This record gives sequence, structure tokens and C-alpha cells, in this order.
Amino acid sequence: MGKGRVTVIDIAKAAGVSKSTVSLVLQASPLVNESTRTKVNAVMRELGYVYNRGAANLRQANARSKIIGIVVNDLTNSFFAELAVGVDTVVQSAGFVQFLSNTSESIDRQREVIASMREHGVSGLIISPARGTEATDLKPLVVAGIPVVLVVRNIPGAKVSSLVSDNHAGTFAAVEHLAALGHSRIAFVGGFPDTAVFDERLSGYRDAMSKTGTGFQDELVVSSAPSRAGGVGALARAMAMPEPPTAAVCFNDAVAFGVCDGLRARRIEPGKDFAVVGFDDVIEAKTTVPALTTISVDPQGIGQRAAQMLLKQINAGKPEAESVVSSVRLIVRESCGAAMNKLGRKMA
Amino acid sequence: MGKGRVTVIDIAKAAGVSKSTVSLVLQASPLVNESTRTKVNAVMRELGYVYNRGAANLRQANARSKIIGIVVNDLTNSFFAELAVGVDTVVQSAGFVQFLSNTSESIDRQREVIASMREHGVSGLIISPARGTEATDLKPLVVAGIPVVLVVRNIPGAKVSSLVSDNHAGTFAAVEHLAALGHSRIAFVGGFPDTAVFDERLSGYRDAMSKTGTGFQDELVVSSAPSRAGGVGALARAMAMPEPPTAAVCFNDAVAFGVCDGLRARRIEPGKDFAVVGFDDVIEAKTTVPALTTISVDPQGIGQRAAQMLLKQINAGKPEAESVVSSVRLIVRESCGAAMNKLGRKMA
DNA sequence: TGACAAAGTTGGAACGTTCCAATTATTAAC
DNA sequence: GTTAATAATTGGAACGTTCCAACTTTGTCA
Repeated sequence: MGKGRVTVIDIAKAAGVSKSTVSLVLQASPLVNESTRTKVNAVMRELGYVYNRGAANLRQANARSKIIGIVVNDLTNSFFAELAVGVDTVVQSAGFVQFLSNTSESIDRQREVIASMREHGVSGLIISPARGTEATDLKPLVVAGIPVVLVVRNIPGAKVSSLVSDNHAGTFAAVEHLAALGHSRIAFVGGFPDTAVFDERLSGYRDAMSKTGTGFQDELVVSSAPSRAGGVGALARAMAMPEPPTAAVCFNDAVAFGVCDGLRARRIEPGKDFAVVGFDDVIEAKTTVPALTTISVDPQGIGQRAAQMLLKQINAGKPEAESVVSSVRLIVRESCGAAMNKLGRKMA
Repeated sequence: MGKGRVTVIDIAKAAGVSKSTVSLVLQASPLVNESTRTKVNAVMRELGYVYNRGAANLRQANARSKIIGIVVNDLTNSFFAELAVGVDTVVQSAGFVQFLSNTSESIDRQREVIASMREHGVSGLIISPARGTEATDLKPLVVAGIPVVLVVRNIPGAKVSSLVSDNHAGTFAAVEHLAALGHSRIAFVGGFPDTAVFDERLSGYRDAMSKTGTGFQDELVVSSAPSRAGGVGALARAMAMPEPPTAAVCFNDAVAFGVCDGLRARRIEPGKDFAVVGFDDVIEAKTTVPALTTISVDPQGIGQRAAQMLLKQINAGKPEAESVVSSVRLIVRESCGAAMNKLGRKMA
């Protein structure tokens, strides 16, 4: 047994029909007689047949394989893991299989990964681009007519669909909320300054600071790596200021957790002596102590919507690029001190 | 332009050579003249040629595609995300590309995903099986001669390689450490009772409890979902006992974080009034406050070793199954109170 | 009975690549 | 100047599938 692989012809011989008929069975064609179908299926099970999608794809030059590629820039960030899960759910139920790769923010790695995916004939790509990705990097994909949906980070000039969250509105709402609670020295903490997401979130912060009358001050923005460790470091610099802030709007939840860690290490209780607001609403945000006030972007939901956008393009044939910004909302929990205020204890 | 895709024949025509020569160039064969090679390469770039691996695979019946599949049971758990990153690093540098899918603990989904991967001709599979996976589920893979490495959870009777961490030794060490710090009411918290991993960790706990003379008591093991939320719930039940524990060995870090959350919600300070030990050593463990004492299993390292085992099998041709249990070590940080003890403050 | 349609089935060509054996061009050796 | 060896190139067959047009069988209707 098992010298070469079992092919459609082996099945045909064993079932006493032609390979064409077997092929029709594989495609669940209504043309084939019910009794033939069951017999062929039985033989396939018996011989342990595995469909060779490569060969099939070769023949149907038009229809691409049933693979959706998803490329993320940092899988260890649970935001992306959840996004991937969201994509997976809709993609699987549409009969596709997901092909996830991680670039770790490396442009070279990203190029390799995308090339590999093209070689394997992906039907479409969902990409959260690595830092520094440019429109020209995506050019080959659009000329090849491969549908692409960018998520999280948009790339100006790339003629592909994108789905980003409303970063400006998010930080704007965060600042407004903190100002309403009585804070005026509100820092913007964390994130790498050379990314579009950073710019958008910072501008929301800046606009709100100006509007609420407290004014925007450059020294109150302290950047760092967008990670927990980065948050710890950034907080240290913020607290070293002559007049330290009493509240922080953080680049993302990871940074916010780091800020809380740093505060506690200084015997300052987040949510009581200092207000912290995150961005993303990862799962841990609601179970941690104190529960994190944050901007909800629903990573799974984003993944699902991105997948839907992509499938729509794939089915439409002609990839019509659309840009959607997904709205966002402030989830008030404990880390901003709002709960305390209700009890009459004024903070800051 | 660009009706059909660019093939090796188009390149051959444009470069004035035969398709065979182009094929040799693609495989970097030393047979082809240097000047021919550069010319062909130039034409390929110019026409935007993409290699069709499907077609290639079809011809080389022996050599499988350069895909490694990785199947995890819960991508939202950062342990698995990190494991995947570890696999990715070694797999990519060997010229393979990774194909990750998430089963969300569903056996059906797992079957679909594995079938899809076979259809796409994966060279090998790294699987962290869903709960309830049986040896027969893996049977088709081994008869087809596809190398498989099981990680995290082993499956008795499956004739495939496995790489699991030394769960028994881990919890044993944790209990010994806590006993040395003076604890005697030590609970085992979290995890689903019907998994092999749970049994192993529990038996390490049980053996150590017996050995240290405090004895094993059934009521001190309180199970739950292996998540942060599960930890919160389990702690609540533990503290409701007539004689509540003073320390907890947790099923994994996620549960341990939940336990810390629950303690703080009760105004009990983890690492001071109550000792907590986790299992896994995820990245957050060292930056959180208090830093988590835990059993280090180095998820990225496991991923890398698993990938190496798999590549070895793929290159060897004949898949020789090997079982390795990866050793594990106790990382003492703050949440167990050991640091406090050094300062003379006795806990519990 | 013959004509026609409907339901099933079928062989061969095609997809884009690699492998093989065969061919041609070039160089080396006598 | 012929032969042998080497270097470089080549056409055709094969991989496992799907599509197409053609075919057979069975049933229906005038």
C-alpha cells in the first residue's frame, strides 16, 4: 500500500466509474446519480483519499485557492491574537482556511511572508502592516488584483481597503472624561511617534486638551514602546517632571497596564491617587484590578468586519477599495477614578 | 494587460530561451550559464512573475510543499501566541512558511483545519490538541507519513512525537517552596479536571503535599476554567471555606492573575497576606505588580524546540517518533512572599 | 415506431511546473 | 582535424485535477 498517493483515478478504477464522475462527486454536482455518489464516497473513505487542492487550482485558472492570508505585526500583543480569532470565525464559516503569519515589525519578514502567500495562491490578504510599510510595498498585490484589507494601520496612497478605528475620537473622549472629573495635568503616554496610529491618537488628545481650556503642552506627551515595559519606563519619566501629571491617557492597554505597575511600585494607587485610561479594551481590561477604563475597539469585531470586507471583495471579483473607520467608545471602569467620585471622594 | 497570469513559458519566450532553462534558473541550478541566468531573472522581474508552487508541487510528487502547519487550541491565551512566535522564528529561517489556525477547543474545527492543511500539502504539523482529542484522530496523519509534533498536551497511544513540559516537577517544586516559607494550607487552583495537563500538575502538587507532611486534602483543590476570569471565581470558592488557604499553586499564569485580582478585591495583598504561584511564565509575569512567582516553561523556547524536532523529522524522511519532556524551573519573584520573608516579615 | 429530451456518464485536453533523455555548442586532448 | 569530454540548453512527458463536448441510456410523446 501507500506507495504513491491515492488519486481520483484510483478511486474511479475501484468504484468502476470514470475520473470525470469522481470529479463531479467531489464538487457535489447535482448531475450525478445518488447511488453512484454514495458508492464513490464510500470508496474514497476506504482508500483514504485526500483532495489535492494544488492540482485543482492549477486547472481552474480563474478561481483562486480557498486560503485567506492574515499578516500581523506583533502576535504577542493579545490585541492581534484576538483580531485573528475574529477573522478566523467568519473566514472558516465561509469555507476558507486562514493562513496567519507574524512579521514582528520587520519589513523584510513581511515581504517574504506576503511573497509566500502569493505563491500559495491566497484569495485575499488581511494585513496589519509592519512599521514603515509604504504604498509601494503593496503595489504588486493590487496590480495582481489580489484583494487586500489593511487593518489597524492605514497606509496613505495605497489603493486598497482599510479598516481602522476612530483613534482621534477615542483619545478625545478620554481627555474630555478626565477633564470632567477635574483633572488638568493629563499626560499622553506611550507609543512610537512615527506611526499613523500614534499621530491620530495624539491629535485627538491635543484637540481635546485645547478645547477643554487646559491647553496643549508638549512636555506632557511622553512616548515609549507600545508595551507593558514601555509603559513602566514612560511613567517613570512622567513622574520625574517638576510638576507631574495626575492622569494619563495611554497609547494602548498594554502601556496602561505598565503605567499601573509603575504607579503601584511608587505606592500610588491607580484609580484613587492617579487616573489611567487605556486604549483597545483587551480582555484582561475588565478583570484586572483596578478594572481599566479604556477605549473599546473590540478586536474580535474588527477582525470579523475585516474578514467580511475581504470576502465581499473576493466575491465581487473587482476589488473596489473602501475605507471604513470603525467607531469607538469609552468604557468607564475603575482606573480613572470615576467610581470613587460618585462616592464623594474627590481625586487630584 | 495581464489577462492570464505570467508563466514560465512567457518568461522563456521573452528571454529567448526554453522553459526548461527558466525552470533551472528558478531552482538556482549550477548548470545554467551566468549571463543567461541574469537575463532570465531580469525578465522575470520585468513581467512580474510569481512562482506557482501548486504546479511545482504537483510535479515533484515526493517533496512536499514548504508549509508547516501549526494548530493551537486557544490563540487568545498568550502562551500559545508566544509558542507560535517561537515556531515561526525557526521555521522561517529554514525557508518554510507557517500556517497557523485556531481551534478554540473544538474537535470538529480541529478536524476541518487539519484536513485543509493536508489538502494544501503541509510538510508537517505542530499541534496543541483540543480537549478530548484521541489517538484515532491523528491516525490518518501517521499513515500518510506526515510528521507531527504534539506540544503542551500529549495524547496517549498516538504514535507521534511530543514535547511537553515537566508538569509534575513544576507543581512539586512550587509546593516545596511554599512549604519552606511556612505555609501548610496550600490550595491547587484552576484548570479543567479532564485534561492530561491538569492531572500531571495536580499529581505533582499531591505528591509534594504528602511528602512535606502537611498531607493531601481533596477540598483544597478547586478547579475552574484556565483563564483569568476562572481564577477569580475559583478564589472566591476557596476563600469561602471554613478554614481558607494561605497560599495557592495555580494551574497557569492566567489563573494566577485572576487569583491576585480576587485577593485585591477582598483587600488581601498578594505576596504579603497570601502567596500565589503561577505556571507558564508568560511575559506579563515579570512586569506585573506584584511580580508573579511562577514555573517557567518558556513558551517561545518550546515553540522553537518543537519546530526543530519537526524539521528533523521532515529532513530525515522516516518520521521517528520521540517524546521529550522539557524541564522546568521555579522563578521566585514577589507574589509568593519570599522577598518579604528575607526582610524578616513572616507571612501566614 | 420514430423523434426528441433528459439524465448520467465519459475520454481527452488543459493548467504551470519539473524531470529525463537527448541535443547542440564549446573546449580539450591527441 | 578528428574524437572525446564538458557545458549548456532543450522538447516532451508527467503530476492530479477540472472543464468541455460528445456519448449512451432511459423515458416521453405524437
